[in-house]
Amino acid sequence: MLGEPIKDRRAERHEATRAEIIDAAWAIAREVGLAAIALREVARRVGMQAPSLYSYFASKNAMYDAMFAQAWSDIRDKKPSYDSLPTDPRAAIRQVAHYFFDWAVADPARYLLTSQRTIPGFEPSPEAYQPAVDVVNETVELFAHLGIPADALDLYTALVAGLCAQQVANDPGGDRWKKQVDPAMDAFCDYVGLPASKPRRTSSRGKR
Amino acid sequence: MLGEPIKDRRAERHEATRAEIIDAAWAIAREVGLAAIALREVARRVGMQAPSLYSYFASKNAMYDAMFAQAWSDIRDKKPSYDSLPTDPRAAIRQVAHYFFDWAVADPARYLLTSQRTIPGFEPSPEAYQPAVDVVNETVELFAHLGIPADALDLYTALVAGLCAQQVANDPGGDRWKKQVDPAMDAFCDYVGLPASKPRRTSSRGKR
DNA sequence: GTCTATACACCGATAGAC
DNA sequence: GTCTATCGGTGTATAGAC
Repeated sequence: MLGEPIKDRRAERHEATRAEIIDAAWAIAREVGLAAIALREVARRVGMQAPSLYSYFASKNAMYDAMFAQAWSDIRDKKPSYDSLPTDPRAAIRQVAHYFFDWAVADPARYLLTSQRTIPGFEPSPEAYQPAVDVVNETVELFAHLGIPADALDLYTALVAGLCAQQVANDPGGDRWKKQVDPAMDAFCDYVGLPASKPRRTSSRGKR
Repeated sequence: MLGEPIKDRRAERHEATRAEIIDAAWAIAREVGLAAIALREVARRVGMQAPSLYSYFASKNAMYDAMFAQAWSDIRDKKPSYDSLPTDPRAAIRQVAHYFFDWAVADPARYLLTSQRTIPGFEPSPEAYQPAVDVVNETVELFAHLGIPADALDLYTALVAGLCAQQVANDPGGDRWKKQVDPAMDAFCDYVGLPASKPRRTSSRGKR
């Protein structure tokens, strides 16, 4: 008996092609908009005919689903860990907020897919949604570390989401709402009762 | 000389038909999603053939443009005026925020069109954008009345936008972020230095 | 001016040959 | 797994009836 091969080369190849397709789809989304992705163009860029894509994705929405999962996995795996953050809670929350903000604003199409329900008929599957849940759960853990009440989570996500939404929609390419990230986080920290940073002149900035 | 008729019945009729078309388009958007509006279906509902719509709108995006303008005009004309608001600034800002929030959440398709850049290739024209500018300007005036610094506007809009975005995207039909409207406004008022409401126990909640 | 009829190029998706 | 052929749909242009 030979047993099963350790590596399934066929499956590996399949997965690699899926990734290649997704990359092409993202590139198109950045150029013409998330909702304007044409499967024929995706296929063309990876050297296929359009129907061949259906060997890799059951539908266009299934492709969006994979893109959704990939984007959230990306931010989950790349975002700063608690260990790498400043010890001052206010500085830490600022840094995390800036990380999310910059990530979202850097790719408006990705922001629309991950954070808005903009594609008619597309709803992320539970599996695709899991990385997003992970991100939320890890944010809850971070709050615990920083001494922020867990029930302040929804207010925090609304704050970050709103800054990103306004920047992308009303000042694309600018920094009008990026400048509001620090004030927003300061207001948030005040509200949840975080002690003020040590008065080091650089920690709390500006107003009060 | 007879002069010109006081009313141009033809133009009136034209305008009425345009409004009828827009209403049909909104109805479809609510049923199937903003980006899934099909001109043939719009035409069917108003008793036309699809190409006839081009007598009223130069393109589908021109229809979106008119819808954009109509939605912002609607909120501009319906939102509570300063005179009708509670005299307590904190209660007033809460009420205004709730008004916007409820308006946005009541119609997610409308929210997407007015507050997100979600339709590829659609950018509101300056004329269509004007009512949105009006709303912002009137909010600035309100801030002046309430004693809120004008440069807090961007933080305020981000706050409201974020609450709406999270509610629509992550808890449609629920009230998870509606419950955060009051906390968010309290945090905002604290941050901009608004004096606390009179400790009347009822002053910040209820109709003052 | 308003509308119909027709046509075109494109879309997502499917069937079936190889 | 990939192809060709094709289906019913889309936005939109245009010619012409009334």
